[in-house]
Amino acid sequence: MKNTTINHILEVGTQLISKKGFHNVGLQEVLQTAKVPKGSFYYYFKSKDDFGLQVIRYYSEQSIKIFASYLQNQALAPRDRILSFFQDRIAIYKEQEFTEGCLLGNCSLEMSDIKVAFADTLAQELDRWQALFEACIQEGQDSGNIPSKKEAGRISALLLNNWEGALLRMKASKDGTALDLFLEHAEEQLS
Amino acid sequence: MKNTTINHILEVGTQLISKKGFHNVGLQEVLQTAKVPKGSFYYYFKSKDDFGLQVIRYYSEQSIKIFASYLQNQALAPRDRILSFFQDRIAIYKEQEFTEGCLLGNCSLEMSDIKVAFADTLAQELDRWQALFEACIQEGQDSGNIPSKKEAGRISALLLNNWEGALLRMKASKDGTALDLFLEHAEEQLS
DNA sequence: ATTTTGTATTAGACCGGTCGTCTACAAAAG
DNA sequence: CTTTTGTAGACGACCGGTCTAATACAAAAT
Repeated sequence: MKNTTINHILEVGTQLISKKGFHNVGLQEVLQTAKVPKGSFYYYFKSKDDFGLQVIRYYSEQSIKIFASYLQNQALAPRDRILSFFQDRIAIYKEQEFTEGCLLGNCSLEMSDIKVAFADTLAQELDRWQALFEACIQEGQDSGNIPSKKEAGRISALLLNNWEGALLRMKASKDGTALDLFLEHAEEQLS
Repeated sequence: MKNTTINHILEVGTQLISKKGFHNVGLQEVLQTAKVPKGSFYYYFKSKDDFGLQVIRYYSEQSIKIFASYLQNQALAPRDRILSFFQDRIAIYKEQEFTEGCLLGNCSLEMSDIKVAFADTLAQELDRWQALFEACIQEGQDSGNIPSKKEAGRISALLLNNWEGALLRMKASKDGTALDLFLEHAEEQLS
């Protein structure tokens, strides 16, 4: 049962940290929304940092499943897989009134300079994300579906970084213009 | 003397919050590095939030001076003003080993969902930044120095958002590839 | 059926730090 | 001399992450 409890705590932690950030969420809040007694925390995790790192990996893993469901969907052309992914994300952000954004992005700015372990895992997970996009772009270039001659690795890095930038601007301005602009620009980059 | 003390506190606050984030910096740390007693702090600021908002405005103001020194420099063509600005920023980030990034970007992700007052001022200051770039781009388009037919407002938004995204990736990966990629891409956007 | 053993789980205390208030005092201005 | 402006830091109430000692409980042994 230990593992299911851990996963439940991680799920709750993901939600809370997405909304409020790592430093702004206390163990108390995590544990009582997860309905786990306070004393148990250090039975499941060796520290709050350990917990945070596991939340990051957990969130990344969940996200990768979503990415794959789009980017490896053989029913669509590679270019459309990517664009429909972003279109759907944008719709979600509009529904939730431009909150949360990306936990990896949020933690990248909040934690990378403070704890190397965070920078390391964040960089690693972002690289995994980028690789998924890169493979899809490469596939599109090979088949002629994506005409751009720029290296797939660079296009994928630009897409990911620009997307994080758009989410940042979205969170501050609480509107969708940055997202719409990103999408329009992404369409050009994949042409 | 009121103004010099306030500015000193804001300067120290800017430094600390740039490096560690808002929630990860306590009043105690601010006060003892600024060598100002607590009693003075609450004489000048009505709360930590008030302090944070003023730090954001202070940082933005300082940044705008730097922007203007590049973007309104009549000795260079508009396109070169923009590119040299980013080139110089990149050099600085490489020197300081890819830390800190942009206080406005950092606070945008950390604070926007938690306190509306932060989202408001952050959005406002980011808009001011964008307007400076927009004016320079417009000037370049009018003179033919920047051939792109895309609206200056959109180009400037893309540049700013993509720049913040590049800084985010830089902080996590602790290397300059995201910055170099951004610059290369910016050169294309201004062609 | 009862006791023993060993592990899974939790209660609760700990200490340090959080922000903010308040009172006393010094310095400067009028 | 009085009032304003700013300094000084103790204090309170609370919350942070952490840890140890105690419990709950299941399986094994008697």
